[in-house]
Amino acid sequence: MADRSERTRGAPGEPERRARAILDVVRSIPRGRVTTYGAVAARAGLPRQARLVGKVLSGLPAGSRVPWQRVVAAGGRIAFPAGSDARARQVARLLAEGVDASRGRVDLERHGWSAPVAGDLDRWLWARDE
DNA sequence: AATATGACATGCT
DNA sequence: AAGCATGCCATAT
Repeated sequence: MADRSERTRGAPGEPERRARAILDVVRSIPRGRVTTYGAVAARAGLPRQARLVGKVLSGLPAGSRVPWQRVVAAGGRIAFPAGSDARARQVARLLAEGVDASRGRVDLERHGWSAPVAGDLDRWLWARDE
């Protein structure tokens, strides 16, 4: 059967449910760590919907407590265009929690979440949320 | 219903 | 390393 048609779409309240699932995941990213749009989507039970993650985050009200800065594009790349205000904000917020994104990308080997690398396991286990 | 648009991902040049 | 092309998928027009 078409796994595509199996997706619950059009159901009343679905968009919101998805947004909530996505935000839940983002909120669960520990301080000082980052993950990718695709990974957030997958973890929210919405594989291949990386773009939706961006959409949802773009709708966050200013001053939201959701740690959107911890979500980056594939490879640790900062999704915002170089020189943009949004980019500067994200970099600053990441720096504030000890993540260097000054070169436009974050080292996922070092700060990646949900991808504990051998050797970094200690740091992974000791990571504190908030 | 068809087309355009994204805070994306991947592969190839 | 840097672009460009193509795939993906929900939303907005």
